Amino acid sequence: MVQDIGEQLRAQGRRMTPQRQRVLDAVASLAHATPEDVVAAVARDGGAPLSPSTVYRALEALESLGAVGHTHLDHRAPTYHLADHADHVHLVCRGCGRVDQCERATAVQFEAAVLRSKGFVADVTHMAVHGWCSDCAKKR
Amino acid sequence: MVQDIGEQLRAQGRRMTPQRQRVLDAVASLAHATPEDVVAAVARDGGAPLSPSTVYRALEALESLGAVGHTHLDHRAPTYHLADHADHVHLVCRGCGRVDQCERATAVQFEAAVLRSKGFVADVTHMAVHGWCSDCAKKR
DNA sequence: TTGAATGCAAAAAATTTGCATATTG
DNA sequence: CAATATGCAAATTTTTTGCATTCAA
Repeated sequence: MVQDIGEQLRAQGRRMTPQRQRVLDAVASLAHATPEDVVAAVARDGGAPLSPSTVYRALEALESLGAVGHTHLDHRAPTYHLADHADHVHLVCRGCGRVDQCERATAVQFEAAVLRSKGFVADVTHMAVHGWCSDCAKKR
Repeated sequence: MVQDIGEQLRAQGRRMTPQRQRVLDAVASLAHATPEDVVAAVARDGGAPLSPSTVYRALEALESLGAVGHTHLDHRAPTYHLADHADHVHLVCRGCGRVDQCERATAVQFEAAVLRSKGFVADVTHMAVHGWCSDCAKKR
């Protein structure tokens, strides 16, 4: 998977570079990382720091390949993850800020209902669901 | 409803001002407005333009009262609406960008499932669901 | 070799903040 | 009159862009 991304890039006349590999590795190890997180992570991986623009462009390139995807946990920061780590819905607590997740399967009925009533093919994983986790819900 | 917001503000030692009223009116008439939209709308309502910071602060004040709420349709812009216009889920098309909506009721099973499995009290109206509208889905 | 990718610095875009002044209650 | 709200300008924060240089293929 991760190793043939270089070939996919080359197949499109694009290139695999050490920078892109480091960005990909950072996304893989962080699971949910903002561009800023990735910049910080690669700065810690032993190599020279990457400029933010390189990280933004690398994420864009990797996303256009389908190697990574992003989810919006809140308004201020897309978080990137490997494409194969995308099959869940994020639950962001308004109280404590914790991010939990649930199986995408939990939402299949909703997806089906939206498809039936609106013809809309929903991707419930792209933006997080906000609300109150069980602990915070109790306190209210 | 809208008219006793002044009293609610005063009850908290805060104030109702012409600026806040104009912001509230703009939110009411636009239905889904970004702060930028509100700035533009009040500039057209006959009065003097409001400075962006006044609009941001007015929206914050009105939201803290529960008079307005906001939804994230995409990553770059919260959209404000009257609190009583909040009961639907937004569906944003990745193809054409159109924003549709469906009844919150469509998601009750999902909300129930998340509550059951995670104890999480979900507010499905806060962030939009992305996907493909029927027209764009056909084209793929 | 040659065009895509990088790095830097400057530009944008979107909020936020400090502070003097104006206004509400 | 006292404290809150406004307006402006400057500061932040986050992301994008131009361009000369480097490097993958």
